[in-house]
Amino acid sequence: MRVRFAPSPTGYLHVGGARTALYNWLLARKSADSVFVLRIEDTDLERSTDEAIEQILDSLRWLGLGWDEGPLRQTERSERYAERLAALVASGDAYWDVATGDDVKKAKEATGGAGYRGTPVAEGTEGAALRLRVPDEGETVVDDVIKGTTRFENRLLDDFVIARSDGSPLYNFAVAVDDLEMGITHVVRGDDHLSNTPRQLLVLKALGGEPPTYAHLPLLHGPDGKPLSKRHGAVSVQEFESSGFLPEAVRNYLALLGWGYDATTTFFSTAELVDKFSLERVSRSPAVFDEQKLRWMNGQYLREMDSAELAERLREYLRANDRPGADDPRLERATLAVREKISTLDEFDNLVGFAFRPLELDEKSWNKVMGKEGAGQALVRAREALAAVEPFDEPGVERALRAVVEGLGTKAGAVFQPLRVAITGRTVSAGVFESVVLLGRDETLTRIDAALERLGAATP
RNA sequence: GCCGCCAUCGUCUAACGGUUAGGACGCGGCCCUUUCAAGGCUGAAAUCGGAGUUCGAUUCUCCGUGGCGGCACCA
Repeated sequence: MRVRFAPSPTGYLHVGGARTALYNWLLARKSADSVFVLRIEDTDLERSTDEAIEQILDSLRWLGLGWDEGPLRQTERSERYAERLAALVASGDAYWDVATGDDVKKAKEATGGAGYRGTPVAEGTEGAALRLRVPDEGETVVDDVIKGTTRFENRLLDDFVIARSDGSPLYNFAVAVDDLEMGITHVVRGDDHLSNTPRQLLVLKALGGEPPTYAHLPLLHGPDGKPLSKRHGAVSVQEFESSGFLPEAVRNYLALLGWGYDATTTFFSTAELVDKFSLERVSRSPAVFDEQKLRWMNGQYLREMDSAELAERLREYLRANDRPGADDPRLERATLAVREKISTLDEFDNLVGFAFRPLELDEKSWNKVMGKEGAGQALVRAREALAAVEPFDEPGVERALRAVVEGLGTKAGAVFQPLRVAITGRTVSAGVFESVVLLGRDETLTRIDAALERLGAATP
């Protein structure tokens, strides 16, 4: 089995493309002798820069979807196309024609929608493009694993252009040639190509090649029901990465967008996906990308992970995104403090970032908590307790602080919230005991003192 | 305009022609609770419409409606 994935070199792999890549990859990984081929559709020279291609490759690598062959660029194969083009002219399957798009449109209007048939002119005629001769009778049948059989009447199909006046090949011709010459057996791609397929089939037939197995995936839509696209809400793989999603969670989520194994299974390891995935079970209708569900699933993966490994992932993530804490010896402790709370690696910083950088006081949080009756006294007592507690670990700190609460006869929050704001600067953070221990005794006392000072100045 | 694809809770999906139409996210309620989460229990929520086939239709057929795609010397 030879499976190919053919991204456009836009420098941007979005969710839809990522899912298509994943399905291709899963299919290719099912048997040991299968080959996953990467073919770049870069006939459009404007955007197919090396940099744009490299970004696509990076996204595939991050997703863990390695390829066996390629990336092959269309632009590198011009002599192959020229040869095939010449063969089609020689056999009479293609001919030069001077008609423009407008001419074709007019001709179709005149015939009531029948396919355009051109008039051959000599090669080299000014403005002549090469068209494929489509049979007048019969039909071109697309057999699709997902969509079933679709029939296209040949008489309604235009003799379409396969090469420009300058001899450069067009997409529908180039893919067909590549699929044939690369021995591709499975083409899994977006639904939007279904109407192109008869054209590729016609080229293949003229070339004397056997068609591959086709599978056309329904497109992914946004929350508004419109197809996802670069300019319309599509999240890129790079954004998944920088937002702190795990590739394995993204793979699991993407696999489920348009495919289901049974009535209840939601979590699939990648090995299970490879084993259980099949094109036959892919849904025929479009799916809507739901980031909330991805977040939920990512959180599940995070919590499932061994804490040493999670710490390692966090370290890499913090480094890559210039967040403090990556090289701090307290990283593992901080990981333990957040692992039940975060759903993306990105959220680590919100909950424990305070321990790795100077205090940043959020005024709103301060006003909300420190204005309350007894906040100052609670802080004074907490300070005394924390200055004396031994050992300075979570159980010890908890005992000491709960004793303060009891001594004051208040609710736990009346002590914990002022303390939280004093040491983290905000009302939202990891648990207070964990936060205190993470900060360390000295820094905790220093920050409480600073808060008390500020409080004193505010309340004469 | 022509050709084509698609249609189950808000969303992702499950259901050899026979199920109280199942699960998950999200949402509501309750519990837990030092904030935020997480977790536990629990509730509401769907077969686009109309014909036909059949003892019986979410499932098969046709029509309609709606959504989407293609109809480039783009990919």
